[in-house]
Amino acid sequence: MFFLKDLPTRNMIERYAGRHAAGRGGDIDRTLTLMRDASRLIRRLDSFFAANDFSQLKFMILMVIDREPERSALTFSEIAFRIDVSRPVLSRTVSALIDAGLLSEKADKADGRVRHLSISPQGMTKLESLWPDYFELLTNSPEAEALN
Amino acid sequence: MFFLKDLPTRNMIERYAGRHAAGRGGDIDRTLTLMRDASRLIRRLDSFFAANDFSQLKFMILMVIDREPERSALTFSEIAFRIDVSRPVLSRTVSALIDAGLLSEKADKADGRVRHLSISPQGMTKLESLWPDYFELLTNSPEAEALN
DNA sequence: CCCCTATAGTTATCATGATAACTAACGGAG
DNA sequence: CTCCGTTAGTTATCATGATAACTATAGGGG
Repeated sequence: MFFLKDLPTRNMIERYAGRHAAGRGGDIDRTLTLMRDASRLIRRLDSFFAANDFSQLKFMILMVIDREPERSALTFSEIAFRIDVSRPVLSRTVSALIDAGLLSEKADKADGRVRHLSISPQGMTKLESLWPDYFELLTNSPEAEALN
Repeated sequence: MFFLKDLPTRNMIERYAGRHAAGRGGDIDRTLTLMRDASRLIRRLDSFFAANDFSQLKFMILMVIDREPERSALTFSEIAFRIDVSRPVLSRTVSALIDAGLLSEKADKADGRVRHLSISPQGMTKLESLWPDYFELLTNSPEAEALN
């Protein structure tokens, strides 16, 4: 997301919002500020992942499999339930991770439709290589500080 | 942006972050929550604008011209300075607004490169038709409330 | 006047999100 | 066993963001 560099002023909000949001200028200003600052942090993270030939979605797919305490693999649908993204995008991205050798796939014995997906050793290495900078950005980047 | 439905737990954050962010689990959790909630509100707004055959960027372009107190037109570059979006995207979107009759364009008398852009009457009608629901979403939608 | 750098904006290409419509496999009702 | 609705996942297409490389105009120094 792009965003306005200078947010609408309180005056402007009151003028525009008029009767629709009378007296809520402060709320609106706060909401717009949060959206803008969050957008900037998201963009910063996107650019970090892109610089590492990765993406936030790829990272999250590995993370939701890795974080499952008792499981070494999740099905496509289980991943879809955990990440708020459309299935076609997930499908495309999972395929890319398999092609890149970061995920491995096994067919289900009982149900021919189901894909069981687990993290390959290379995938684990990739995930671990990204954690430190990811947390650094979430805690110490200017974008993260603006948001807090 | 998509996002995790269930954020990483504090425990998990501490486990992953390890020495890189020891003790900052609470900060990370707060940052992730803000990003997720802001993403959802942005998605809600995107879908509102899409349902009205518009987009957040188109809306903001009209808004930055409209909000300029002493001016009826801004140049392409002036708009670019006010909105945090890449120039090619702005160029494409301004052209679409002109094609749709919502912006009008005048050449500069002195500088052949410069485009002066003003809101057409139809553009003003469009802008005004969107304000009420826009503010409603920013103040009263579930997504806005989650963010605050 | 001509060249050179800077400024204004566009074109080409790609990345990553969405929805609609599809294929394939499953599993229960008759 | 076949039909039919459901579930799992994919394909096709589009929207909207980005960067790199481009064209065109301006304007100053020689």
